[in-house]
Amino acid sequence: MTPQPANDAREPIATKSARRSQQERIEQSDRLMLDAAEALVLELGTHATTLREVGERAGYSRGLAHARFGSKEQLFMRLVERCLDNWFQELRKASKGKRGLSALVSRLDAVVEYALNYPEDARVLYILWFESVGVSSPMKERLGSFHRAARKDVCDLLRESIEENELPQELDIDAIALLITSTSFGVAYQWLVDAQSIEVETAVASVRQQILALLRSAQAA
Amino acid sequence: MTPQPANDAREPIATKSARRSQQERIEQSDRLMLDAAEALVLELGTHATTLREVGERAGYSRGLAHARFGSKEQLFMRLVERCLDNWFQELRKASKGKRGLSALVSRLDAVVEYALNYPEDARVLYILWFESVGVSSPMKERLGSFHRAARKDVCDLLRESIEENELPQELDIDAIALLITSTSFGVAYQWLVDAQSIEVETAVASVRQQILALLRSAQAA
DNA sequence: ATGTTATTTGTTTGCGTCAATCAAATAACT
DNA sequence: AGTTATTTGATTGACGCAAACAAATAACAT
Repeated sequence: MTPQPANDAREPIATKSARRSQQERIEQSDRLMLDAAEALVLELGTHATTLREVGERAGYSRGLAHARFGSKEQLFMRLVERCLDNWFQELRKASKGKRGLSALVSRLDAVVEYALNYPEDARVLYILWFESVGVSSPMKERLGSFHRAARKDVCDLLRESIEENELPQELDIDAIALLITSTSFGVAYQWLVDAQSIEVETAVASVRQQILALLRSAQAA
Repeated sequence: MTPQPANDAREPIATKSARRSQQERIEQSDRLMLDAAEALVLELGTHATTLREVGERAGYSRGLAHARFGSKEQLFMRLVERCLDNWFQELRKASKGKRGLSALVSRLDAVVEYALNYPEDARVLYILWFESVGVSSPMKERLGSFHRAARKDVCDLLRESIEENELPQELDIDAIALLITSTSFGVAYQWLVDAQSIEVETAVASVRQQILALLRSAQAA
């Protein structure tokens, strides 16, 4: 697909150098526009972000963002997927080779790692998600499926922990999974709303501690 | 508040009956427009809700909503305050005459009561709040202050419980308050996103149970 | 009737969307 | 290879619609 004559050395901004293939052209404009969209959402939120500004800030015309993505909504969907790539990568890294309770704890830590390693991505992801709760749309669908998947993952880890006798049989798995996922998003929400009075790192740390205490107490019972 | 001359049998649309005072006129159009806005936000979200539709659905012209509220943002602020009136009322009712741990539990139950007694209000309130996390605005300010107040209230109740020896001294009050408020909002969020797979009543009930377990385990320690 | 205030209507500005067009890259042909 | 045809990326202009503001009209007050 890319019979490149090994000439161009990966320049960040529109190079006027040699001939680029169509694929390179599109990859570059895609990336630049998604970067611009990310910056704009951070600055202004989804409401005030316009396709015009996305295109122009990326160094193109006002019309390209629409021509490429089709609509504002679809642009945001693409942006969400790009942000999720890093999230899932972080998640895999954190739970690598772990099982049961240990994997569950790592999962909580991955949230912090993600927020620290990709702060803009994290913020943008949460903003895009929170700001789409009202509309019924592909974005909301995506969001719902993400949550269901997250709850299911946590359930599986809890079940695994029970099988390995790390936790007692009687545990209400679904309830605890809901508690854990809700709390993660609740903290993220308060962090977005009131960044000054919430410090993600310590907040998640203490939440983690509380949840562990809860599980340990179940263990003791 | 509405000394209506017992003439109109709860008409949904602006009655053209007898003479009303200016104050009554305003109160009626205010109420009708806020009702319309609430319905529209539920149907379409904040993005697709237009001031034009708010005015026209309330039985007025396209321009009245803007003339009255000044902007879409301010209309939504008014709507939030109206929804909050019912919330605070529910909260007072629930914690009436209670103290300490008992008041804390009632506070959690009030969330459910509110969602059951004023389902539209609850949904709209959460939608308006979630959908404003991205913009820096009066709405976000209001939201932040609400969260700070909620955390502070919970802290106070926890402190009260400790003073009355319902809970041990060593409890990390701030951490638990954050956990509790985060969880409430996290559940609300998942409920909005994926109403089918989350049932508020049972969800909050189980969360309540988990939190009580946590506090009890602290008690035991 | 006259003043005041609620409500409507006219107008401007800016965004999302689409169609038409230009320009660059790839494919086809000689 | 060199030239032409076709595809595809990118720009520009136009239309509909909503937010916002101002001026006009209708409803109420005294």
